[in-house]
Amino acid sequence: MLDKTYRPSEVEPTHYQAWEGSGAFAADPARGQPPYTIMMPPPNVTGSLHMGHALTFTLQDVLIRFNRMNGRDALWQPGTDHAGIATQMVVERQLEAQKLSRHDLGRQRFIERVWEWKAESGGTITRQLRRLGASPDWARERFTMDEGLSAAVRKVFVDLYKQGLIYRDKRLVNWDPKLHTAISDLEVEQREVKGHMWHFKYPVDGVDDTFITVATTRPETMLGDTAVAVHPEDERYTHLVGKMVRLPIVGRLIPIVADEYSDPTKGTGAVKITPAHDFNDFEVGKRHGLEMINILDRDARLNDAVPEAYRGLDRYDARKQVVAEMEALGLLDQIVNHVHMVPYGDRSGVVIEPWLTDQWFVDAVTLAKPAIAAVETGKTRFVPKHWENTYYEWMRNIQPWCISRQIWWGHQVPAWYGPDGHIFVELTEEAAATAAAAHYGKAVDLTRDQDVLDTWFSSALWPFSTLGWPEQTPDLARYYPTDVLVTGFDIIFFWVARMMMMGLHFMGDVPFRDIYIHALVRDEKGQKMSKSKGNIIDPLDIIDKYGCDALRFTLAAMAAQGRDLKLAESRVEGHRNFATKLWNAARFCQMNECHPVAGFDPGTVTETVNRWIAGKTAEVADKVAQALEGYRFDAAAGAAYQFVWGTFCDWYLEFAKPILQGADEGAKAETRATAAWALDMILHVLHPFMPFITEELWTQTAPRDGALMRRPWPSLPGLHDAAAESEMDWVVRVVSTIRGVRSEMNVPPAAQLAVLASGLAEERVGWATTHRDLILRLARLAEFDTRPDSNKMAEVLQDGAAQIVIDEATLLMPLAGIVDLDKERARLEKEIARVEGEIAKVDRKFANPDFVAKAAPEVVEENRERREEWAAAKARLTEALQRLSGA
RNA sequence: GGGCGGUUAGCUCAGCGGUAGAGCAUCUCGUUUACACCGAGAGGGUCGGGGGUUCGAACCCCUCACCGCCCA
Repeated sequence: MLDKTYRPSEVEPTHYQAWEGSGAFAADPARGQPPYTIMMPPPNVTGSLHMGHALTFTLQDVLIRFNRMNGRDALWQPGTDHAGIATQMVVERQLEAQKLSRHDLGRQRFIERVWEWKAESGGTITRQLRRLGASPDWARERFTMDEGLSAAVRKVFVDLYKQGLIYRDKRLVNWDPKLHTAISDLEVEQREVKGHMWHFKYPVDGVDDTFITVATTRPETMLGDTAVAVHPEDERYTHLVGKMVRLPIVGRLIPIVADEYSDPTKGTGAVKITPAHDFNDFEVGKRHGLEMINILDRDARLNDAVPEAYRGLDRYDARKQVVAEMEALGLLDQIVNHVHMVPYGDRSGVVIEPWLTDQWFVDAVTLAKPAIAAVETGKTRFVPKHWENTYYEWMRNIQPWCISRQIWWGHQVPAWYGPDGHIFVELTEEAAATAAAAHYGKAVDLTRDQDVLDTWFSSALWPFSTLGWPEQTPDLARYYPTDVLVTGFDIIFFWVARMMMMGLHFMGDVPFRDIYIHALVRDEKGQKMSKSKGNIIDPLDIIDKYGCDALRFTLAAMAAQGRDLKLAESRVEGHRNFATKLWNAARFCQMNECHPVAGFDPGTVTETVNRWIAGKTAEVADKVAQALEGYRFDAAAGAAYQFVWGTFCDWYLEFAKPILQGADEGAKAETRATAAWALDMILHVLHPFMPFITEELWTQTAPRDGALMRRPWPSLPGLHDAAAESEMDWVVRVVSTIRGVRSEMNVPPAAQLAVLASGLAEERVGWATTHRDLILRLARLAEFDTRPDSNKMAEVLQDGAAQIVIDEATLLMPLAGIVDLDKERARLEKEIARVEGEIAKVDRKFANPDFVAKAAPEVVEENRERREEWAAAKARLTEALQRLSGA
């Protein structure tokens, strides 16, 4: 016998271990089913499970489990990425605690330390994923620093280099002065900061008492100015263009140039140009052939290119000193408060400097073209579709991708330098040596490039590197392209776009057919969860408290397309209650000996209730499947919830009670078998969302051949039964209406009334007879007389009764001693008013001649029928009211 | 400044051209042997404002307002 309540924590680990241990998660190409593949976005190896993970992995697991049941060879490829900067920072912090830096260890020893860290702590997130019930093919787990994946990285780098799509260049990059590395545009966060705009007067050379005033938010950069720019059509300055300015403090002569970058409507219309420290100025500098003076070192301290008094100063100290000196010189015009955007490193949190260095770049412009076309032509489809705009926007304005990082943990760039700096890019050191020997005509010493590659460079290869590429493996042929990528919009740029570029370039096909973009999980007030706000809901706490299935079901039910999830704990609680409800329904079945019958065919049942539930069960299985195929997780979960609670528990099991407790052994046996079958089907349908409780009930309710998770998805054609449906709908309507009136008239729940039904259509007299027991039970009646004689009716009416109109019939509910005549009159009047409102609504349509002329005939017909029904109801209610007044 | 999304019951959200819905919360009633993590019932909405298209608009179009996100 099942326990009284479901206790998730006692069964979750057991089932998970059984599934994993039995190989139930593994893809199985040998079974010959069509593949269904999802590449798990590899979480950071430093990561731990947060609510965003819980959402994305729940949705992926729902899809994987559903498709696995639905006859596909499901491959969910798991793994983690090496998170270059983040991981290096973690290990450096550990070293710091021992008063060591990575430089004390040296590169090789440090990398060994990182691997040691990974062995100890790198499995956190994958352990947590197991608690979520995720069912990826763990045996295939990959790590971006694995040998195989590293080989893929080297191959891609070398090929792209030889194709001219990777190159080394001296350009301005985003320099992180704390981490001492370049980072990509995407790793820079623009933050709004309250700062100042300083207006400096630069004296025009050779013209006494003439100044040109420039405004800057970064005074210290003036030490690297090499021009002043004005707009070519700005008449205030045309006479000055071509003249020189004597740069204060420095004393350098710099030109005034005309360039459209300068906006005449902003500030003074003249801007200082510091090509080595500003992305826009860099472009201006290139257009005018300006000198690029780098004034900062790797720590963002001023270097030897500035006057001696400034050398070695931190950038902010230098700022103060520049402002003070300009003021002393009388060249500080004004200071204006100013709100502007300042770039911060997303990992280090310090202000990023545009800095001129040699770095490796990917020609993203070229690689983006086929990736744009693939979405335009529908080879890859965004769901919801509007996300393709975000993708296009970025792809069409894409910049060269800086892929080199000045850190140690990552894939070291496979480039070697000869004695004269000549670059040899090869798969191995030996190949580079060979190439160098051929180039120089003799063996030479080579030094390897010290940089490593951006982590996203390796993640971009994930859809094919994990399948064995560059080897042409059978897995690669079978599982690429994958079916769907499920991810959040925040990494469309970081990852999705780059996988598209790399997949198309190296595999000649898109990496995935669909890209399902889900929303963000927020707290119940709609705020982003963050440590600093302290509003984080930890999915593991929720799992402990309510069970994994409740969390999963909640996330799926709330995953409506295009809207963020505001997660309130009460929602999880509600779905925990749903799990308990299911549990108790199963318990009821068990107590009533509803055991699955071998070879049971729901198409052969004869009892109306059983034909009805068989049809409804088939319907919900289809509904859920269809919703999932359209990525409508909310609709799928909603349909299942509604069916299980609102149909199976609330009505079918109640309908079954009189039969199960009755004397008709044939009906009883059939109902037991049907109930057990319907419950089994429910377990199937719910399994992708609630894998644990369904598996537990599957094992506890009958001896089974194998795990529920490997069962086929229910395909139940031909069970829909319209006749049974209208019959049971009528019963529901009768019961609900009587209950409503009882409650409204304050009839004590214990009172068993004898209801008289007059005017019933012949067919419905039959229905009432068939379902007599359950109408009596559910409406709490002593009698439901379908052929009352008129004397009795008059008598009942005389003693006081409520009159209830249901379709063509009027029910008399005797309320002698209970009924309050005024109250019953008021009830009927209210009912009449409601019906009149409905009639008026339909009449308004018919009052418009165009409605009949132009609306679809079936709509007109439907309205006509509706009007007739309401009118008939009104007539019966009016009669009832007259009877009451006559009494 | 550009783009995208949102605005429906007290709260969280479905519905996206033809009779306004769910869950939670609220109120009333309930010791009916599956379930109080429950059951029965009830109240609660001029679907952000304005305009248009249409026989018909919560739904399509335009516009405005406010909120959120992304990119400059």
